[in-house]
Amino acid sequence: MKLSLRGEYALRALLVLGLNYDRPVVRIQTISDQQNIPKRFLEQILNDLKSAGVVASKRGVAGGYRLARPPEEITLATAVRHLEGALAPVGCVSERFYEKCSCPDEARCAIRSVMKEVREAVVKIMERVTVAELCERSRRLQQEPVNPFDFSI
Amino acid sequence: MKLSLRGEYALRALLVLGLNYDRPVVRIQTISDQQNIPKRFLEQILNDLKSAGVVASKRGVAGGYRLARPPEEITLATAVRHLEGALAPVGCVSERFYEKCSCPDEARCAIRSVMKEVREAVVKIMERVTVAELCERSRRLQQEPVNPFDFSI
DNA sequence: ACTAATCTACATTATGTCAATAGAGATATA
DNA sequence: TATATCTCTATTGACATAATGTAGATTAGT
Repeated sequence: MKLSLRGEYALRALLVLGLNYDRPVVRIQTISDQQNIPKRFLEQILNDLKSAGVVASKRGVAGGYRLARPPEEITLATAVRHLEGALAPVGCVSERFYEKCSCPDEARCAIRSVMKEVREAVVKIMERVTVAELCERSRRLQQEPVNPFDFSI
Repeated sequence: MKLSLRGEYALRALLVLGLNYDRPVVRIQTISDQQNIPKRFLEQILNDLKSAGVVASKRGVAGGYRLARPPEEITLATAVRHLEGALAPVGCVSERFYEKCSCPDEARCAIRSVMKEVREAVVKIMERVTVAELCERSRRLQQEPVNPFDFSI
């Protein structure tokens, strides 16, 4: 049920790009330093995000990456789906990455009906939260003191 | 964000054992046939579930597996956690399988706050749904005609 | 035009997990 | 005692993940 490091790095990179949306570009090195992400690995990930139309790049000396669209228009679901595929816990309940199940009767499968609920719950959050929202949360968290009992929801 | 086949097979096996809770045991071969699960692989999975205290086994000629506890007391969360580990999408929001993140400030991480929500949503479902509930759903789905537009939630 | 900083592209590797298979062994019923 | 079943350890092949290596292309500033 886990997101890969690849996916996590992507989200962290998008957050940095979102926070610097006013600048022309941000260097890979800068993101790598800020977020403790291996630079060469990050290159690949940003390249993926570029082919997904989420970020754009500028080459050369003053080069780097920026968001290809306004932060409000980029959802976490979009990014993760491009990098990892399905958000659904099993292929047989995925809308975009459907895979047939080996179970005897998919249409009447009780497990599938539960997994559909899980999928809906995850998608609901991931499609609602945009990079802009991520930036807002980040700014808010920077200002507030850290709750010693952590910030439970 | 996916459940492994291992986890999926486990849930399907638990459903069969739940539906046959009145019988002394169910043979591996029977579960394997009904659910199209490779028998030798299923052995391992059931053995895992046994060491988790979820199922019990009886050896010998009339041997097989049965639920170790009433179906009402076995949640999907329990089973999946024993087989796969965390339900959380990233280690830094997992309660039982916490792993430190490489991000600069975990306590003020915006991504983490979103992932906490995702975790809560998944856990809420997986901890509420028991094997008994799975059986009820299964019986209900067997009776109802299949909706040609599928059964969306 | 030169240079240095940057992105781009393709190849390679190390590691680990997943899914399954193999084979010998233990146990209990008839 | 025979046989059907579970038990246990080991091994395998395929695949994905997480990088690392090397060379090349582009651009800004000089």
